[in-house]
Amino acid sequence: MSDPVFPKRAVTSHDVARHAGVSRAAVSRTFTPNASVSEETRQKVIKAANELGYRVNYLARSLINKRSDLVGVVAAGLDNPFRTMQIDHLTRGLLARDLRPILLPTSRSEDVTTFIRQLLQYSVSGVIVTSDAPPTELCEECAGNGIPIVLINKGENIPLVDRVVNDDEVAARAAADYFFDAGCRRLAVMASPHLSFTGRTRRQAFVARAEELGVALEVIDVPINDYKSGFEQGAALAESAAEALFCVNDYMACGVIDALARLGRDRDRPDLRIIGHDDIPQAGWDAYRLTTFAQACDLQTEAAIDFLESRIADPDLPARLETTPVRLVERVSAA
Amino acid sequence: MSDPVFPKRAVTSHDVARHAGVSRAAVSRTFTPNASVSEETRQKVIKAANELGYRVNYLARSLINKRSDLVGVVAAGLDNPFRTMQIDHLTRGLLARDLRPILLPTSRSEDVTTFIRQLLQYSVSGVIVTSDAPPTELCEECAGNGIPIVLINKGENIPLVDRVVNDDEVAARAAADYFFDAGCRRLAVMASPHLSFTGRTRRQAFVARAEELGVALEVIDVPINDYKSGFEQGAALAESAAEALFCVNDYMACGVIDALARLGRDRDRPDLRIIGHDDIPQAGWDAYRLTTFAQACDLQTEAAIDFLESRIADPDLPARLETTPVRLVERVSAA
DNA sequence: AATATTTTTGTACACGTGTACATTTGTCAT
DNA sequence: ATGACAAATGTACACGTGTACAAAAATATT
Repeated sequence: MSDPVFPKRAVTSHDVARHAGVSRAAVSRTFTPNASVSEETRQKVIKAANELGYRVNYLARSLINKRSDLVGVVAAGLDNPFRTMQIDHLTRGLLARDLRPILLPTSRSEDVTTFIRQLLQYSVSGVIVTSDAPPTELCEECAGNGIPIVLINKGENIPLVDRVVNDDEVAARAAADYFFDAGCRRLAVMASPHLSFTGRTRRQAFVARAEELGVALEVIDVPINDYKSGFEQGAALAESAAEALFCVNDYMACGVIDALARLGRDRDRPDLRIIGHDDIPQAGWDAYRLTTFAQACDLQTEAAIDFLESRIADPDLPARLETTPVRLVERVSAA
Repeated sequence: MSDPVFPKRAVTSHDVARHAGVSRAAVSRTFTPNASVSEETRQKVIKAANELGYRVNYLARSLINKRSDLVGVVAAGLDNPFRTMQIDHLTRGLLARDLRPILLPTSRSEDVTTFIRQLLQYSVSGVIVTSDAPPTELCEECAGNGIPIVLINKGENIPLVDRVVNDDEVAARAAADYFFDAGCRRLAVMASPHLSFTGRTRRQAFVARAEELGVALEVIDVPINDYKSGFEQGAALAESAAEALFCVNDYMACGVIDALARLGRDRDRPDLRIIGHDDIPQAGWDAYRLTTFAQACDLQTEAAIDFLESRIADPDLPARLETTPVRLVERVSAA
């Protein structure tokens, strides 16, 4: 009660200006890249700023610049470990470029619309979507407000919207070829016919390649490409004549492997060859040792952010598409 | 080129006011809870707002209110699946209360300081930390700026900083008792002596309880509580005389189980009883079927956000501590 | 030395909003 | 009808910053 509690007012550029004996504009210019300040005053300002503990108020700055350095990251459920890898890469990449990720996990599809609308109110510098693609109309709304959207691993081709997609076709065809070269003539593929764009693409490409190769093919539908589905359908698969299985993601493949092991199959010497996709951490765990295709998360992130930044500079750019390569990681599940 | 491109200026409250034939203040009041507007004008404003596609500019609002509804979520590496669960709960919980999470994954410890400093510049409504606890001095800096900090599963007791911690002691002691009741008299515990506060707490509590019970105890140090460490140390453990092992987290326990399986142990009928902690999704996967303690992520989230909101209302509240209960999930690894 | 040119500085306005204050309108008891 | 009071509205300022413009200072050119 003895010490007078000053109102905890944040220190502003005005305070710094007065303390340094310069105009407020000089302070602003000191903290604005490419602004015209003499080295002398810059030093005076920096000194004063440090003494007072001044830091630029991003909100006020953003209000002027019409853009905060916030970037919305809209992602579907984090239960699939691959999503986690993606988000880890994305957020780190954004932060490395002085952008701050607002994470928006979505369950229902309508969430996406609601969330993106809210992001607009923050004048976000961009939005990266890895869950259900937002409706076209919404993308146009963003474009209208000059806010770049990048879709990762989505199908829709929308005028002002850039996309980064994994090379699913190459992966799926390579999987079929891998099995064929190993002598397999009865293949199987497991995937949900709905949902995930990448899942459908991989499935279709695998089916197409199998037909080209003229081999027998069994298509196993699942409601969702997750562990549970893999585990449930994996058991049924034991009675099948298939010699090799392509799972459209590792998450599901782990379920299949567990189901087969439960039926007495040897994890070390699989009699059903399995290839997955994504190279999630668990694929490398000893219980699975899953042969799989790794996505180039780092390249995807880089491309996505490049798209954002270039479109900030020129919002009317035509829609661009970057396809990132896959890399086969051979372990024992397909040997 | 024919259609005149208007400057893409966002529609402001001023536009709405003019279009509705009211003052700008009326518009502001319409979108501000608990403000005094007649139902008649409110309807007029809402109608005009919809027609023009008006949305409140959060940045400008935050500039006045001195707080955005952004909340920093500082988290360590996402490789441990439990972290993912936490973040999933936290972000969803925040969004449900109309707060937006800025996700800040940290590797090095100095990151934490840098990131939180940057958050201050956004006038965040609060910060939730689940990685390395930020230095005391930094917390005071936040408190000085009136920004609440909540630490989840951290040890430090800092004046104006609230904490939510899992009941690690109860869990660890229960694990020891569980083994004892099953007839085990030679126990082991695996944990990093440094790093994670929760890991150290669980380790210490388990050691203490084992001594109380008067049983033999082997303490296995690892550099990090991760899968790799578990896998490496798990092999050495096969030669030990221990009948039961408490791993301070599931992530590491999965590694141990895989190591033992690699040595020929049966996953279905383990000769070494194992209990983990966290109940990550993989603990339920058929390869592991790990008996473990589930943390109450939902309660932790709820408590953390409650702490934030109450401290926003009164920043000078004394530091509070909420301990959340654990729940034993019995599977086969400890049978 | 005088002039032209560049660089630096300060002033003043703008960004879009919330709200204190004074004013007007409406309500109700007298 | 009048006054007392509550509710609604409008005006004007504040939040903290970037930058156009003009003025001043420094530098280069003749």
